[in-house]
Amino acid sequence: MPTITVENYLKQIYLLQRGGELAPMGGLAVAVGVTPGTATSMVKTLADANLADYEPRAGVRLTEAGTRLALQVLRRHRLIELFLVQTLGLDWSEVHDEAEELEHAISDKVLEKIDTLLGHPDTDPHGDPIPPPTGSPRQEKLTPLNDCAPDTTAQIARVRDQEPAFLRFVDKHGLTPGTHFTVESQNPSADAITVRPHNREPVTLGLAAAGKIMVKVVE
Amino acid sequence: MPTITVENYLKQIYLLQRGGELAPMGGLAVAVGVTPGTATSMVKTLADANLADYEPRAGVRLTEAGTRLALQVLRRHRLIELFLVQTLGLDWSEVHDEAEELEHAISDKVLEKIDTLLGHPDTDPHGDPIPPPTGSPRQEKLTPLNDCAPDTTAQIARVRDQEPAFLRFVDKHGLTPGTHFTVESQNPSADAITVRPHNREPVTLGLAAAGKIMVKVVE
DNA sequence: CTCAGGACTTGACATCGATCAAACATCATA
DNA sequence: TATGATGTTTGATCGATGTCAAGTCCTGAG
Repeated sequence: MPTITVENYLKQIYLLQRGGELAPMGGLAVAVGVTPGTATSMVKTLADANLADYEPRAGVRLTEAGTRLALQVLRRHRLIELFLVQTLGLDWSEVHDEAEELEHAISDKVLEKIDTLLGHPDTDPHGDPIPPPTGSPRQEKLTPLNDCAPDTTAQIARVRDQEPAFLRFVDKHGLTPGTHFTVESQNPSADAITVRPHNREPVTLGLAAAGKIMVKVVE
Repeated sequence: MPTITVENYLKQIYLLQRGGELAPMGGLAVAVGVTPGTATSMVKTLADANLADYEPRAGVRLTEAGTRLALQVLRRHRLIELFLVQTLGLDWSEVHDEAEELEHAISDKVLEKIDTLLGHPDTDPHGDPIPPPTGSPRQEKLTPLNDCAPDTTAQIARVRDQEPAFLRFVDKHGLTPGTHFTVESQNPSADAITVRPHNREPVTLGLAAAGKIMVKVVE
């Protein structure tokens, strides 16, 4: 059984690896909230335990075993988030931090009860895919909102930020996962995009913020 | 914020103090599962933090502050147990160990949501009182089942053992908290007592086992 | 009243996960 | 190509929690 610290490293490495092959050490240190030196020595420990491959001055990559553990942690995290929102009625802006703690304490037995209670969902409140008990989560091809041309109609799929303030903003303007909307205008010079969620007032947001929102374009 | 280890020590000292003034060091070491030396040094640490008063070779007693923390831990533990049974449908024989982990990970916010969801209950599935958010739990005067004379009619109030095997036995014979029953016979020489839960077959159990079941005598 | 054995304490030390400061490597660019 | 910004590694060290073994205290049997 990995320690809480190890679980956190594995999870963060997994998330940093998305896209790139190697997770950079610097990013990892920031992600787990430790100094670079700590990250280096911990990653060496992970490598000794065959959970990761470490390439000095290049980065770190999870092994098969490490990936499996990371996905289990992610599954716990995301199921807990959904549970907190759906069953206990917490606000989606605050569940991330709660889940961060609970994901290390919950047993498989309880987790599967929750999974059943929720009807085996496949995404959490932020639209992030919930990995299945074994194997990898399915990957959908999503488009960042800032890449959407005017008049595009699409559906919000995923909000990639856990900042409570941002999440509250998103919620307030109805841009939560599942919402359909149309792009009213897109202006790179102004660094802004305006979208109109169906049945809502239009919202304008900066392209940086829009980049954190992933959408599924409606054909 | 006390560490998980400290929370466990406080909780165990609180439970050991019940009845006696001082919790014995030996019992504490066994309860938290460490060697006596570890318990001694940890208790000194607690004393330094003003959470306990330590009397060498006599025992340890919680201070006001220590008691407050211990009750919070107990409240978390017992609410979680009830939640696991009522909401997630786990068996009461297995929730103790689960709660043992979760009690250190759950936030006040989530806990109060659970409390509300459960309708502010005042006992857990084992009949143990759930301490209120602040202050002490009410103490009811209960009688151990082995002290009940034949023909006594009473109600099971509390089962003071967390052993899954014992709890399953109790459950199987319908001796769960809330059940009314009548004592059919009591035989100290045979070290046995036979009780008949209403609407159930009679059960015979040893006096030691009966001593772990607390009942409220019906006037 | 004594003293042996069990209970408890002490002190030396191990391990884990973290820190910090300083040495070091890499790379883009002036 | 030299240089500085940036990122990485090393090594000393810390605090929390634990072990173990030796020493001390207390109690009850003789």
